[in-house]
This record gives sequence, C-alpha cells and structure tokens, in this order.
Amino acid sequence: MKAISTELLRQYQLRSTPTRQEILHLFLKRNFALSFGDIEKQVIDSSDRVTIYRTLRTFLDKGIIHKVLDDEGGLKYALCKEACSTAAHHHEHVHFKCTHCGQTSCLNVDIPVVRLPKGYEAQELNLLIQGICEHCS
Amino acid sequence: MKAISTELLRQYQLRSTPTRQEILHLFLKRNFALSFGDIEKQVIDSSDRVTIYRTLRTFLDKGIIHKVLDDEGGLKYALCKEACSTAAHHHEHVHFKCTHCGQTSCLNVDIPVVRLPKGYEAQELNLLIQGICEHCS
DNA sequence: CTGTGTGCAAACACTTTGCAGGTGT
DNA sequence: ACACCTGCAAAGTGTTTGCACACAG
Repeated sequence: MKAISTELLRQYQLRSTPTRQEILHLFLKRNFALSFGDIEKQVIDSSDRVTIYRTLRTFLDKGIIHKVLDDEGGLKYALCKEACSTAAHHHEHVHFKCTHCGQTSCLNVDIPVVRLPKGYEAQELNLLIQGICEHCS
Repeated sequence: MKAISTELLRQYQLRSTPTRQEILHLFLKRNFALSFGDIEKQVIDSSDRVTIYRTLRTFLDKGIIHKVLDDEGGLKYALCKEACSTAAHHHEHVHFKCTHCGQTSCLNVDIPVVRLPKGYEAQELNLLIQGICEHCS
C-alpha cells in the first residue's frame, strides 16, 4: 500500500513526505469521502493541522483528490479514480450520502439527461443523492 | 410590493419589522438566489450583520426561504415558491448556476430518475447544473 | 545544496451567543 | 404590558498567512 502512495506522489511530481504518505494512505484505505475532521483525527499526532490544510490543497491542485459536498454544504474529499479522469474530467459523478451511517461515496451510475428550458446550456452537472446505502439497508 | 411582504410575514406569524421587510423585499425583487453577502450589501446601512443572520435563520425555520448550494459549497438563499411546498417538501428541485453571470436559480424541470445499484435506496435528491443561462447565451 | 514542506503563532473571515435596551402587537 | 427583535461586544469556529527551520531530491 505504501508503495502505491509513493508511486502516486511521484506520478504527480510531489515530494514524498510522511504527512502526504499518511493522508494518501487514508484515502486508499477507505473508499468513501473524508472530511477534514476525519483526516485530522487520524494524523493529528504526527502532523500539524495547518499541514493537513496545505496538503489537501496541494492534492486538489494536482487533481489527486476532489471535493465532495453534502446537502448541508459540508465539505469532504475523495480520491479521483479512473472514472474521474475519463469523464469530461472530474466533478461529473454522482455522490451518495447515507443518512444512516453518514458515509459519502461516489456512485458509478450513468449521469441522467436533463431537459433544460430554452436558452440554457449545461456544462457541468452535480448530483447528490441521499438515502440508505447497501451496508445499512 | 411592500404589501406582499407584509402579508407574507403575517402569514408566517412573524412580526413586521423594517429588517424583515427589507430582506423579504430583496427576495421578491430578484428571482434568483442571494448569498449572505448580496443581502448584506443591500441592508448593511439599516441593519446589523447579526440581525441579518438571525432573520435568515428565522426565515429558514419558518420555511419562507431555503438554502441553495453551489458546486464550491457557497451558500445562498432563495424564496420558497409554490413548487417548493408541493413537491415532497423542499430541496427537491434542480438548481442552475450560470458560470457567466454567477446567478443561481431554481429550475422548473422534472427530476431525473436514477437507477441505483442494488441495496441503495434514495430518499432525497439534489441536482446542481452549471452552464450558461438564458440571459447570457 | 536548493527549493519545497512543515510547525508554530498570529491573523483573518465567518457565524453564534449574551445581554441590555427598543419595538410591534 | 409583554414578548419578541435588534444592536453591540465578545466568544467561537474554521481557514489562511508569515516566518524560521527541517528535509527530500
């Protein structure tokens, strides 16, 4: 696993540091979106809060992770997987938030086609579905 | 117009005060979502910032307005219209944000049906579309 | 060795809370 | 008259910035 994160960092031309390894590791371990708080809890002993902010921003800039928003505006982060890069480039996925366990993840479903009123032209589409996930049902 | 906001306030059993009138007025005048900043700019001379926060919260609680989120997590507010109350009760609409003029509004389109993977059950759906609006195209 | 990353402290922006006084009904 | 609103000040919370040192390449 460590090999994967090391490889990822090199791939994106980022220096390999403990904090980056740890955070990347976290994302690889879980396959759902993590909030700043989630991440902080796991690495606060080894890294400063500020470093986490900076690391996340760096990852965002490089396109390693992307933002995920829930209905209340709560911000989370998730790894960009193959799906991200292939589609019209990130943000074109459907997110699902379980109201029971609170986990948010990317769903691999087709993006629905929406008929817009005259004069409107869609460029990007964000869909958030809330409900019960496969684990909690 | 003032008559409308006065009527609205009475309807929701809220006292009619200058700040509430003014803010309600703003929402009635524009038919797109307003951010806290948008509202602040218009009423900061006559009302305190704190009062605006409290007024918005009151309106939210009473269901006069609802939150609208953009892709960056930016928070805006919009009047609840007929559509809001009829549908499975608020949040069940499609929001459109124009990348050109920045205005966000509720679109009156059908909510698409999404086929979820096995085990998932949808309860609520939020759709944000970004692109060019009828005015900017 | 050189430039980037990190930790710490402080600044900053945004939102909430407490309280005294003012206002709508 | 009474409950509810408002303004001001202060406390919270979350995020960013400046700077000196540490470390990866």
